[in-house]
Amino acid sequence: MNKYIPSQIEPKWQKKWAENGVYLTDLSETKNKYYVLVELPYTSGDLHMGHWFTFTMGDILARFKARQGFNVLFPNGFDAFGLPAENAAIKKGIHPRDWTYQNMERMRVQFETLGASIDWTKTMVACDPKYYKWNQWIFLKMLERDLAYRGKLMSNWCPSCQTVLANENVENGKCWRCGNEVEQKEVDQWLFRITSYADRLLWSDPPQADWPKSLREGQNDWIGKSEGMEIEFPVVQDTSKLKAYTVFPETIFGVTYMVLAPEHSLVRKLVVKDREKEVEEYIRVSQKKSELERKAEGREKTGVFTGAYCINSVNGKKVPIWIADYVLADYGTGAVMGVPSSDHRDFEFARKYGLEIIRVIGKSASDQSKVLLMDDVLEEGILVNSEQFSGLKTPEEAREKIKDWLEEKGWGKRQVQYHLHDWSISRQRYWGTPIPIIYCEKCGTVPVPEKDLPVELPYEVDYAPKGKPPLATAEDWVNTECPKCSGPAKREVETMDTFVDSAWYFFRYLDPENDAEIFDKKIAKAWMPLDIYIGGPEHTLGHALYSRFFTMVFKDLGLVSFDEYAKKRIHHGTILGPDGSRMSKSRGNVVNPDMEVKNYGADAIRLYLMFLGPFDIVTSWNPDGVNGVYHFLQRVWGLQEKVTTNSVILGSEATPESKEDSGQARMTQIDLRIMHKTIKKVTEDIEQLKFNTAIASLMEWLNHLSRKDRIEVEEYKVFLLLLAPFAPHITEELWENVILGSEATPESKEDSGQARMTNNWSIHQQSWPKSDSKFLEEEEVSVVVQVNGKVRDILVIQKDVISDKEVVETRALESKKVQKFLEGKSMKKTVYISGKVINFVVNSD
RNA sequence: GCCGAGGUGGCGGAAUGGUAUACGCGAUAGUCUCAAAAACUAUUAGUCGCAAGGCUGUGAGGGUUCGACUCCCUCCCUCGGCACCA
Repeated sequence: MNKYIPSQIEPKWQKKWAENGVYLTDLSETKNKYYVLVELPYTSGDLHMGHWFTFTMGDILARFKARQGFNVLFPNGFDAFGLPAENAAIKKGIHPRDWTYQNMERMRVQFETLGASIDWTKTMVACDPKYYKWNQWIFLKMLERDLAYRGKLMSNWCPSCQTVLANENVENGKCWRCGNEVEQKEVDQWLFRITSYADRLLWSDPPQADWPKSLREGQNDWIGKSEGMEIEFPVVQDTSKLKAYTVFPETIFGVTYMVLAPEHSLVRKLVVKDREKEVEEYIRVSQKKSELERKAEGREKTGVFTGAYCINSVNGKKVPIWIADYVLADYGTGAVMGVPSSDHRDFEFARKYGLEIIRVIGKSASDQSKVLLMDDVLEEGILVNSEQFSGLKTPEEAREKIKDWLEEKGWGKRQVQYHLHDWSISRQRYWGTPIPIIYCEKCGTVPVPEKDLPVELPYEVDYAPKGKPPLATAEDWVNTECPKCSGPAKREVETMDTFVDSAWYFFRYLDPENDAEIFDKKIAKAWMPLDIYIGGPEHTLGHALYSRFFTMVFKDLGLVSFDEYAKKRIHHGTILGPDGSRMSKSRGNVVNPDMEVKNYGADAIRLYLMFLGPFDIVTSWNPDGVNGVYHFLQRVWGLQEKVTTNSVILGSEATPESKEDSGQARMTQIDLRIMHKTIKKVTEDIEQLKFNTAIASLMEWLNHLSRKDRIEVEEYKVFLLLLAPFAPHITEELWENVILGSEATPESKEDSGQARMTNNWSIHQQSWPKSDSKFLEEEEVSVVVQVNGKVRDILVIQKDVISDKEVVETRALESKKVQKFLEGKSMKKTVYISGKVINFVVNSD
């Protein structure tokens, strides 16, 4: 027997699998389909442990389901657009496309090293015009339906570079490139109207698909639906009206001031002359504040009085109008009614600036106590000082009544608000999908006609120009013809957010070469939704929301018939460095999978990652841990010496019949029970994604097999089949050497090489073993004997009397260990749970 | 602050109302060896005891139950996400 040397067998099988198309999926075969998806990797350069972890999970599921007779699709592609490629270009002078494709090539090889059963004929690469053409097509469809529009949005703006910066390019409030202070500025952007889908995107209870709770609740909070009221406050000095949004209209009698966001459109109109200077200064300072700075300040409230007043219609009260940056311009109306007695922020503000505080919610109907401390602020209770509404419980009774009344009087109207904003897709960068828009002096903004797609990204550009996006430097590309009037026109120089690429890629895997449509509807109907989608929790509010939005848009476009594209999504864990912190080059704690493969082989790495713990585990890489599973694989390898083949042992005595069941004939009841128990356990565990305990049960079986002198082919065969999804290479090698070897006659063995190749020769083409419950039953069962809940003895009881309480009780009372604890006590009762435990309850004194 | 997930041996973890610590790592002792490595065998929650055996023990405290890692309440801590959302 040869030694187990992974480096000698793994590449050999990887090549054979590829050459023989073992993992190709026939998409026209739609019966029993199973579509496994792992979030596509970004083309960062190398596969890291996280990729190994998640793709091994996907691979195990793909292999397992295929063995069970499902027609499995397990594709992969590359998220190839994005900032890092452009940063590499700026810092290292390598073109983003070259950088990306080099990385991709390396990663393709690494995926092969991992032994993943990926079907690479169904793939996509985000930076390939063949793919991003359809991003552009989607953009045009969105435009047609008014789901894409040009709007303004606050952004990080570097006045020196004259450009918008991503949050990650703002370092301590300064531009990463030039070090200048970053400002907040309103910038024109292309936006997707995801807010139109806010209600549809909300998760219901029970959920419409089996997605993680944390994701569902996170998305719902993010969408932030609130049903409140917009209330009008006439301004004293002129005829204008302030509109404030509130979800607590029942506190309307407690309004003592109004606050506007600094950016509110009426600010400059309202402010009285002698306060202009102060107000201007406040606005200037608050606009300079970046989000980071505002956070750093904590919640210290600041504001300034405008000198203007408005009227609270419900009681005719004249209230002052203030400006404060704790009010957000882009939520609600940008104006808030100040009710310091029932809102903690309003209370803080009112206390700081000495504004009036009137209690409107009390602990009882007669509660007239002063609101002096934060703890005195009440959001719920009994309304007081609220005229005809005093005495009503809020929110239960008062809220809807006041809403009705305000609407009746015409002072307010019901309004639904969302925290969710429209999705800004404009990026002033090179390495992304060009937005298919042409600006014509005569015709204005003109969409690129569908027949002219894709608008291809030009190769020659300056990636780091000052004051304009990189694409603007490709003048030959920018200057074009207007599709409408053929006059001179310029192309849009912004590119799309890369989240657009990943919002629908799983549809394209199904039909990657289609040049006529985004994907074939029939194939999509048969293969979608995904059966399982493995991804990271960090995508809860980004990718995982955008992809749901796109799917809903696709449904409205008639491309698909469902809202949710994945029946099940799971959040995988994270493999930390050996020091327990996130792996990163700067910390120097990166475990390189290539090196580990060199030392232990891919099978051991896969097995180790899966054995670490549950799929969502966040834990560190233990360099010694791999030894354990490597050792396990070596023992599996070594076991082949003990395998006795039927032909050798049975010799001439073997009749056809006896040969058939001879494998089992020499397996004892215990052997059979362990085998079938393990089949059951591994099968159930993989189904529940409990890969760690599946492996543990294989280890237990291995321990049993190791104690035996002889192992039957049947046992070894089943063992290899169960291990195959986890460790595809070693099992394939042993399958060929031991199993196929034992089944072949001397003659057929000679020329079998070719013949076997064409017809289910691989272990990864065999059926999954089935567990037979008749082997699982045991004749004896151990029953725990407890006295007052403490274990005192363990009885072995024959199966046929196990349900007879009296028999078990008698046996238990015979036990000296038990008697010792019953002596001198009086029996209160006896509890017997059949086959498990008998508990004597006695007086404890 | 809010939302979500957690807290079990020296370590990764197992057990979701019924023998707590499966499986693995590490450690200790032994076998083999000139020796080491590897491999194999045994032990390995704490504590008292020569032993038999006892007691304690799943973040802390309380509760429900014949019986709680598991269910309920209060609190502490860790991780992830979000946050001046009116």
